[in-house]
Amino acid sequence: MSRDDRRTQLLEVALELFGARGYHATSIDHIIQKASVARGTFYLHFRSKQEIFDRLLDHLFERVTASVAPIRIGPPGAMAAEVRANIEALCTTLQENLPMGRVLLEQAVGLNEVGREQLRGFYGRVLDRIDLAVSVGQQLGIVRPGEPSLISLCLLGMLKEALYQQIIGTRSFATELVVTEIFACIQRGVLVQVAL
Amino acid sequence: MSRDDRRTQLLEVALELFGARGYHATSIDHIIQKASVARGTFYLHFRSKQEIFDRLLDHLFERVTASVAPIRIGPPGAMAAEVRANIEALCTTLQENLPMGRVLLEQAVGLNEVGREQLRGFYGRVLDRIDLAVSVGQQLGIVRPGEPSLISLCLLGMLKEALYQQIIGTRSFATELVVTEIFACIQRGVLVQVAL
Amino acid sequence: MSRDDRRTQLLEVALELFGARGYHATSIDHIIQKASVARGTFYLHFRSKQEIFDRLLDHLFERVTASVAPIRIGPPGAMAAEVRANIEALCTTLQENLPMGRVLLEQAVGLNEVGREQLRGFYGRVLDRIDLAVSVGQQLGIVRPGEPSLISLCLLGMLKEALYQQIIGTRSFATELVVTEIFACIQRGVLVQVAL
Amino acid sequence: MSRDDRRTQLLEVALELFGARGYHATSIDHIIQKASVARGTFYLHFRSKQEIFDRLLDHLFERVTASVAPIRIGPPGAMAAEVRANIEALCTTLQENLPMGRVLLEQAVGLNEVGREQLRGFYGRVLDRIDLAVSVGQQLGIVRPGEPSLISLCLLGMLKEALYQQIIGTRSFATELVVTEIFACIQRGVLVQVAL
DNA sequence: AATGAATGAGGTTTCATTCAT
DNA sequence: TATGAATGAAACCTCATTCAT
Repeated sequence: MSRDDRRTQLLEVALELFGARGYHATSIDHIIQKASVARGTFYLHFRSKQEIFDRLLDHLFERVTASVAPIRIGPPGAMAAEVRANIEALCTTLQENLPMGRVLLEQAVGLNEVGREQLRGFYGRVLDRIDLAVSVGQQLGIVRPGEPSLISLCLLGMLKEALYQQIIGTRSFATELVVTEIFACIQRGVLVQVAL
Repeated sequence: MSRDDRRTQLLEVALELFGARGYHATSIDHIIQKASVARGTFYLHFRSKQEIFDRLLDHLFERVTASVAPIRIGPPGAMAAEVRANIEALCTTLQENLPMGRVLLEQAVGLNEVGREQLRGFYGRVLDRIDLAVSVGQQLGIVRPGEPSLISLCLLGMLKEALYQQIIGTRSFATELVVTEIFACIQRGVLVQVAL
Repeated sequence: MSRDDRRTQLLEVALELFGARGYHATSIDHIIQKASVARGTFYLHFRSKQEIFDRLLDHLFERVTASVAPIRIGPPGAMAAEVRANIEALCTTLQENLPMGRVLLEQAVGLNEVGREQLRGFYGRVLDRIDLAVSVGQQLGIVRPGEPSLISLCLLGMLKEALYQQIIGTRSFATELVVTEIFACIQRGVLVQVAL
Repeated sequence: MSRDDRRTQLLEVALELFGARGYHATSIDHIIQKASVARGTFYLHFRSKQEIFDRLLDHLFERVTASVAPIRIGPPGAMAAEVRANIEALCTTLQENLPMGRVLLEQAVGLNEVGREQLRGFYGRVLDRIDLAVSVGQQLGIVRPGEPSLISLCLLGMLKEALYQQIIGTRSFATELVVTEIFACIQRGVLVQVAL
């Protein structure tokens, strides 16, 4: 087995285990047994348990990032459709790969040693990207006025929460419905438009 | 020291430590040293590390729950104001007590053994409550139509994300501003109201 | 068993094992098995294997230092006798406690991580002390002229080598004879006094 | 690269590493990386880590042995000069090749598994040789009476200690001075010649 | 109600050596 | 002659929990 194949195999095994049992409850022993390799082989590819988790996050971040496309400037309707498409892509990606969702939305949170910096960095970049989209949207008159960073936060929050609750099993809905409702919140908010 | 005082002291110490270092990185040793108590004493009050974390979550959940008031039926403007007041209360509560925020929004996530059931239960109740408010709001014509559970999710998500990002330090804003923007998202969403 | 007793017991066991098998060939496992304690108990008293070795050296250094008495100023004959007494004391101490000799003269040498600094410090102090004695001796006209540090080195060297060779078993002599010969070298050197 | 060249290269690399880091702290990995050789290649030339150290000691022993010349019988002054020349040669050899000094005087000591037998053998041979010289010297009336083995020990001890302390850095002197003082100790001992 | 010495399962990591290519 | 992925025994250390005092 080539070096790269083995490394990939270990990452896959780790994803499944971290997703199913969590970071701390997964031991190197679990990983190597599931991968049917010797203890030393693991350390041939990763310096530590922390490192394989790090590299796994890198990998998952890339996949998530790749699943969304930048919004291209065009008529408002088309742009809204692209936003909606991105939401749908994210939901689909994470729901089709449950371990990935669990690791990103559950396991990577609350890890002081490993994930904190990574997550901060990841969300920092994600938010920057949404920020930019929001700002541009405001200039184009598509997005309502307001502090772009906080609007981004709200967008991200709705999405993450919907996915998270599905993952931990509190609520469960068809992806189509989830996307529709999130998009409705984005378009119209929650309250009926009355004069307050 | 009375039994209750000691117990309370241990819970306080645990809150600080779990908030600062996280669940796994906090050991019984840390707790008893910070509380200046012998090892055995800890186990007179809590059966295990898991249990003190459980009891701590119970406690924090109560405090959070207590900080929000049920929306009373009345004129739309008044109800919206009450919603806003609740959002503000939550933001203030969690930001004034950082360890509490960290434990609830960061440390309690990702704990398969301990927290998952608890969290599921907590969010289940929270969402039920919001659900109900949303449904009632829809009947009163205050909340726009749509699946109440998913609307609740979006509301919860915006709030949690705003608090979470503040806690992990990605973004930082004045509470007032955060509340205003979240409320704006609730009222009007993100996009400008144009015919799509 | 009291804390101190246990600690002392562990140090004694460690001395025997380090003396018999050497530092690297002795594992924590050996120590705890010989002491009939659990793994955790060891770490209750010493942070690491390195530390118990460190503390052991401290201890042995003290015992060695205690076995020699400072030379008191007096008539040359009396002072020479005191020198001889010190040599005898050292030989006796180390030969009666073979593990101690082995640890100090064999195991502590060649340990980069642990013993290097300790040994340097120990021999530094020993040499300083001999240096002083030599210098004073020179002023009193008892010791022949010459660089005191190097004379000290020669004295120390003769002693250490004699003990070391006995320990590794190359040569074996009665203590009395060893002391006599070393003292003879100190008094008269090796060559017959002829004009060169 | 020819078999012999590779072998020599590995021995050279090993000398540097063992000298700098010590036997245990040097891993096969260090050696092969420094030699830019694959893991398997190492084992084509040496059966084990122990063996390369063994062969290295053989090699160094030879070089040290080669640096001293047997004392030829002649007038006392000439013989003393030859003794002095040997001391100087040894000091020079070991000080010009620090790794060699470290391995022989530091790393080879305290190794139960590998070096003890080797060292015992080496010092046995060295002492036998000095023994002989001392005995002959006594018959010729050049060396003072006394147990030859112990006199040899003292001679060896002075020399080793002087070199060892230089190596571990406790003391540092010019070679010339070291040789002079050691020789002075050999000629006249340490104490002034008074009737005791 | 309090103490703190003792436990030992469980985890991570290292590294000399092998062997198929 | 050379390679380097794979091995796995063996070492170190941690920490939640127990229990006699």
